[in-house]
Amino acid sequence: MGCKMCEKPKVNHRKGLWSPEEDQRLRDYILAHGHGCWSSVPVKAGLQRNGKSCRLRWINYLRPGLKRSAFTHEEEAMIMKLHAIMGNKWSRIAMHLPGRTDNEVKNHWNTHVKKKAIKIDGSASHDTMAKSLGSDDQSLRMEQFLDENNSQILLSETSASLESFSPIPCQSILNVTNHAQSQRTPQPPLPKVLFEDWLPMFSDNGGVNRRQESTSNSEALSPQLLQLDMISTDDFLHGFEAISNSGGLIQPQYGPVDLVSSNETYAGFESTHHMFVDL
DNA sequence: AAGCGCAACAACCGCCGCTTC
DNA sequence: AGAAGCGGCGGTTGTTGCGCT
Repeated sequence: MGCKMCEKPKVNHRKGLWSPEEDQRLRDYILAHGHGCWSSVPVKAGLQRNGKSCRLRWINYLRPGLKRSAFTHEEEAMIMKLHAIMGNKWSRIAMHLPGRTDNEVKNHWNTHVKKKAIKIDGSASHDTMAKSLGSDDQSLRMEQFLDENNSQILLSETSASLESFSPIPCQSILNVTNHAQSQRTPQPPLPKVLFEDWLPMFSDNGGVNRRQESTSNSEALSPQLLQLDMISTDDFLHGFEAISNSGGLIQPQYGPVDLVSSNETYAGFESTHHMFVDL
């Protein structure tokens, strides 16, 4: 069953493009309270949308940390390579591209990269690879292998431009609180919106969503590329203005995390674990 | 200036697996 | 054990903007 919080009257849900006011409402609400149960979000935020729509809007557009800039050549190359291995597993591909969403990657693929991929090597991308790999299981293993090796293979094969960014093991970059470990011992729940959702970008066990975690440990994507060096400070901070704008305070239930200054915020991320607040 | 076609992006839909009761 | 609800994913459709005629 769903959560009890989700009991709601039947609403005629609005569809179509989001207005700035709706964005603001959703952003304000989630920054203040976290999303919790998505289906209750629109009710509580005073939106005539369904929960899915809110979730999608947040994930694809409003969530802090998203890059809104054009895809770089490096990112395109990465997409092509990963697509050759994984196929249309957009969410997994997106995990390797900090600040990018699956929808963004998917759209970009369909409009830009697909053509290039076809041009470059005909069907050498997914179709051929998929056949040679034989099964999802094998491609999964390949993916794991790549992850375990920090995708060095991918990168070494890629164009010279790619050589400019070498994936640094995330531990060395981030000294992140080991979320996987912390999950083993009872911990206060993370403020979902600000932190848990970002874990794919920062956490040690990479972009493992709950489903993946629950299905198979072997699926766990170990330290993702986490090429934070690819993210300019500006990109990285994109969206944090929202936090600043909304007063910069996470509501009491999540502890007094002052995010007023984006510099502080970023500094906070550099030392990361400040974000995981024990109450 | 208007109409058309195309590309790019945003959002919806349907399905699936998981969790909870 | 089974039903119901949720979150997440991938495919598809809708909308918008821009360039060309």
